Amino acid sequence: MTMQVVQLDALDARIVELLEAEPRIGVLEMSRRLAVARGTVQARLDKLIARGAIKGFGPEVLPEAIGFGVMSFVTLEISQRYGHQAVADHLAEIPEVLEAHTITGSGDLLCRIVARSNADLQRVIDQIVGYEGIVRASTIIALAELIPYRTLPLVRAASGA
Amino acid sequence: MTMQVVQLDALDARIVELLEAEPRIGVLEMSRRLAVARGTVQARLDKLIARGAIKGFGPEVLPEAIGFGVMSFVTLEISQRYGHQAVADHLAEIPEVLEAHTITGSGDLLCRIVARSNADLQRVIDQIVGYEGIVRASTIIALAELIPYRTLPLVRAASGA
DNA sequence: TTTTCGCTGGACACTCTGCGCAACTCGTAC
DNA sequence: GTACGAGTTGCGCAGAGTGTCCAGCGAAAA
Repeated sequence: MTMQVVQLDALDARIVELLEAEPRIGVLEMSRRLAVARGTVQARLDKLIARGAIKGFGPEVLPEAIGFGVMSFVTLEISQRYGHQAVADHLAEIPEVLEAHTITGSGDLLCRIVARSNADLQRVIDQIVGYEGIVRASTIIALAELIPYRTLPLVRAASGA
Repeated sequence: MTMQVVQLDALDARIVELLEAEPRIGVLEMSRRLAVARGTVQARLDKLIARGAIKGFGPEVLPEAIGFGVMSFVTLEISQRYGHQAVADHLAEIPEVLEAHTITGSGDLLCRIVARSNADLQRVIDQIVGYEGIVRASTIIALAELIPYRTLPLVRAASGA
């Protein structure tokens, strides 16, 4: 079930760009900056959201700012007898697990985990491997964030800019 | 330089939760739902943003919705003669590199990369390893997203809920 | 040529925001 | 006990933005 792909043009990209830079900006101000009619910006934005290119405008919570200063990537190997879904359900109950993917290669799952400290990370990992469906965990700690998560360059590239 | 930690309470968590669920909701409506004064919600929100717990309300772009359906994690090993920063600068110029971290363990860098297809991923990786500061790359392709990126459970946990 | 589609510019009523204010409650320091 | 500061409340105001119409217009498709 491949997701429908939205082809963006330059205006779409500039809208996203503006919103990324100044999220509280509002449709009217955007239309002024981009020198197009308000209705146009509104229509484009509605289209982007309707097609799923933009998911929403939720608050971006920074884990390190609320006490979770340690970030790590953990590769999990799971027992064949347990399905991926069962393990996912287990992981979903642990708040420190921010995301999880099934992957190719030596491991089975890759997940992003935060913790309050290195010692706290041990606690979280113990909680993860405490589940019998998980055979072993391999932990990689992120030391520094060289490139914080971003999508702007991608949007520009996709719009042909 | 440890970031200042913000201690959240239950009201903070409920505000974040509401915003996450309905981003376009507005302060007034939030105050109604939470049965507190508008000024209170406004003050809390300002505080959360000022202290850095919430970064902003930028649009969340879904790479797969704009044509980048392949997601991967690439571990890079870099030459000692080149600094991390030089490599980061190189990576930053590639739009498909969504984030990058320095890490512990066998590799030096871990980055998240998207591409339009598996063949396209090859192109991106070639572009990455084309830089002489990078010795080798090890690619892991994400097959399925078991847990999409989330921070809500973390916020609840941090607020003592 | 005619139709369709997207953009424009304008209008309307409605709602929200930013801001300030006086009053109240609470924990703490004196 | 009393005073203080911080946080919350409820209120009001002016300004601005939003959602939603509409008619006109040009370009591209039929």
